[in-house]
Amino acid sequence: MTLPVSSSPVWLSRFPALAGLDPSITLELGARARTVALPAGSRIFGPGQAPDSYLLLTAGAVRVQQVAENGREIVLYRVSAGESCALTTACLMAYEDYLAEAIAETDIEAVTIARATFDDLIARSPEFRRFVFTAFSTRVTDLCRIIDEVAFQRVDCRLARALIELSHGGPRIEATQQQLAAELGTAREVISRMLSEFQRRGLISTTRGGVQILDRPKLAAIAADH
Amino acid sequence: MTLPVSSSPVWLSRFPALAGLDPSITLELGARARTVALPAGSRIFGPGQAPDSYLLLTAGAVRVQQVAENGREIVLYRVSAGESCALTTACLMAYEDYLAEAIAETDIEAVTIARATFDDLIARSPEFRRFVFTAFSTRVTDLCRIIDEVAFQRVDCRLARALIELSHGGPRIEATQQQLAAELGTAREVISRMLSEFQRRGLISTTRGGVQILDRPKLAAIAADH
DNA sequence: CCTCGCCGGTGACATAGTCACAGACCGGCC
DNA sequence: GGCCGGTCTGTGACTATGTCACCGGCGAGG
Repeated sequence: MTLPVSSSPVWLSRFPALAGLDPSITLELGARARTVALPAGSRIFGPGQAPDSYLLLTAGAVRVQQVAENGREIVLYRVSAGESCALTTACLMAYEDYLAEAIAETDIEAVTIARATFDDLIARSPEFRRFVFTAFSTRVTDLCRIIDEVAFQRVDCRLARALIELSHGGPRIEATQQQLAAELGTAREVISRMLSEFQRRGLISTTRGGVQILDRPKLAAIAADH
Repeated sequence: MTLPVSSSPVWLSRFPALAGLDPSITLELGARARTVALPAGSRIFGPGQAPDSYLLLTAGAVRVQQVAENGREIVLYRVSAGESCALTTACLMAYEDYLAEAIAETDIEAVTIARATFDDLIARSPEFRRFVFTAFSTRVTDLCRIIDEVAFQRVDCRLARALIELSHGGPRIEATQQQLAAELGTAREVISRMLSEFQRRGLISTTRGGVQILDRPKLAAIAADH
């Protein structure tokens, strides 16, 4: 009672979008892919640290952010288990001086696919192509949304949205004001004042290193305000 | 004395990056590609106007910009002859509600490649893959630079940079203050005041619908100031 | 218990965006 | 020429956001 030698690698089940792959492709993936594990806080890539392979995240979450010369930061998007770093990978492969960096927000596990294998999969598998291009356009859409927010939207709305987003449905956010500022690409002092104002209105309460949501509906109303 | 039937299409010479294509690929391109011409000002695609094919620009220039709900605009990047709209095309194919739009800045000529042909070319030609992925990463890098500028840089530096960029080396820019504001994603009044200040310092002179550069070195210094 | 860093609060000021409005300029038209 | 409507530009007053300087509180590790 043995499993067939050519069974799909276990990690492939984490990627529903890759479910329809041809057996010969899954075989190649099983043979060529390597799994890696990194602890929370690891810098996966960034300026001066270009990746040499394509990454598929099987567990954990990665934050991709941009750092300005003056030290201010802004979060571009997050990669969760079942998604790929397609965008950043491609850009970093092409441009050494790219400003973005990817940080593991939790302990993570990922599958790496060498550049040549990636190219071969793109050539051979329509499903893999679709997966990669979909990942690309999702990320690009995210970037365009960031541009819209930074250029045209009020910081209080964006903060309310970020609080709701980061709370994951729970009542509490674990993040310093500095981290919230980096989330929005603004300054810590601005966050400090806005959290005070939200608190004065009874929407939240603040503690060192955290925010408690008290009135989610009103906060959501501000978030939706534009 | 006849040319071979399978000769490369003439337009292909506009794309140096596609010079090394396999003859069977250039043959397919010649057979499947269709050329289109559009006058300056045409909207090539945008919200509610999704493209159904991949575009290669053979002549002219296209501006890709994003429009906010409140009517403010920001230019994301420009596509010149010899480049492709890869990014916007991909995103628009995937997302109907995408906010960006592409406008012909001059009369343009382009080659269109149907989605199925595009997919086939990606599968068959390593050079075509490289071309497409390079175009993607160039655009993504552009978007990230926009985010950096909007979130972290002073408007006067950005305006100085835009003036130098839009002057194409000449002394004069033909653009209303409204257009300059759209270039940077800011408000017209801001541009008005900054141009006044530049003028007061003798860097430029302004006329209705245009700006004359008087002291390019000093303007460049402001542009580089960060 | 003390010190060093990080964290958060705040006043004063600089920069940028919004709103309302007015005058200048331009082309078409009589 | 002179009128007219639309566009372009300038500006004052105000709001929103970012910067700088500084302070006190907190907490981990000597």
